[in-house]
Amino acid sequence: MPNGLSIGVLSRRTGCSIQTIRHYERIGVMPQPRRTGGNQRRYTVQHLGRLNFIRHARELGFSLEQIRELLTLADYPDQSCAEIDRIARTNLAAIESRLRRLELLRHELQRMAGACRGGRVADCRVIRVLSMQDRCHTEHMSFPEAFED
Amino acid sequence: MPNGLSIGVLSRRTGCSIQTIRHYERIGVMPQPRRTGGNQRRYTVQHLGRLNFIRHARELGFSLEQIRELLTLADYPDQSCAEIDRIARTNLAAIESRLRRLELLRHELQRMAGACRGGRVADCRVIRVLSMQDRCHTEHMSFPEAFED
DNA sequence: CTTGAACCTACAACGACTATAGGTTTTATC
DNA sequence: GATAAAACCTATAGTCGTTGTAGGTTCAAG
Repeated sequence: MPNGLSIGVLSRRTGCSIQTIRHYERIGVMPQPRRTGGNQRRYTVQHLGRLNFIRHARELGFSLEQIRELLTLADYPDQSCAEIDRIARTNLAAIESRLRRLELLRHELQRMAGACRGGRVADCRVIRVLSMQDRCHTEHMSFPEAFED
Repeated sequence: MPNGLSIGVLSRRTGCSIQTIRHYERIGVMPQPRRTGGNQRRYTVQHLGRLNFIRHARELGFSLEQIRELLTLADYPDQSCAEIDRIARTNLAAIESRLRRLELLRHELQRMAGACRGGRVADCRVIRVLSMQDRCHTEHMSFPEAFED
């Protein structure tokens, strides 16, 4: 490709949808590529690398705001990477908290799903569990930010 | 409360924010309560029960659309609860898939965060991992719907 | 009867996309 | 070189489940 990569090729190479790529450009995490005479985007391998970075970071649970930070930090290779480490650790902590919560949810759902065996709705354990008025059976996992992500 | 529960009381009793309660009413998962002469909402214990049901279901990972289904089904107590069981099982499967993915993410992040120890950005393991051009290190967990939730 | 907390509506914003409408450009084939 | 289809363009709205704001009204205590 002597003229650069089209947005469709970039999409296929990275697994990001075309809309998402344009979205990243609009919000400024992807730099604007050059354009053909007919206004179509043509990317370089640098763009490909950047988009892969963003995609990996997204898959690892980083927010676009954090990715913006990481990209800024990555542009100054002689600085200390303590800040980068901090961002990574913040994510790790968030993911560990999500994991713990999901394990509790799984436990509840396993109990629920296992107990409902073709009876009538009136006897349905799923409905009963969900109908509990108090907050105690989920108290041990009553996290105001449940599923905030 | 002979006159019923105010929205603030309902909020404190369920852990749902006031805006969220009004939101649920707007989208039709919570029934409209009666109003005082001055147009303020006054709830009954039935409302409290319903909101607790919704809150529990949300915490267990059900979407509001699924909750709408569950509430409809729960209104017909003589039906078979097979459908309810199906919804619960669908959720369990989704949560188990999320759990597996998160465990892989944690592993990557642990490796990343553990390897970055106050060096320079140029040597930072976090940046290096995220900069990888190929897709192989996340291939084993390349789920198009990662973090769709 | 006054004060202040709690309430009301309507609407905009969030994050990270996804989808649509309606038009233009590129590329492959004849 | 003409044509057709695939790929591209912009702009805007919608998704989900909230959260936040502005600007006003009502309730309950002292």
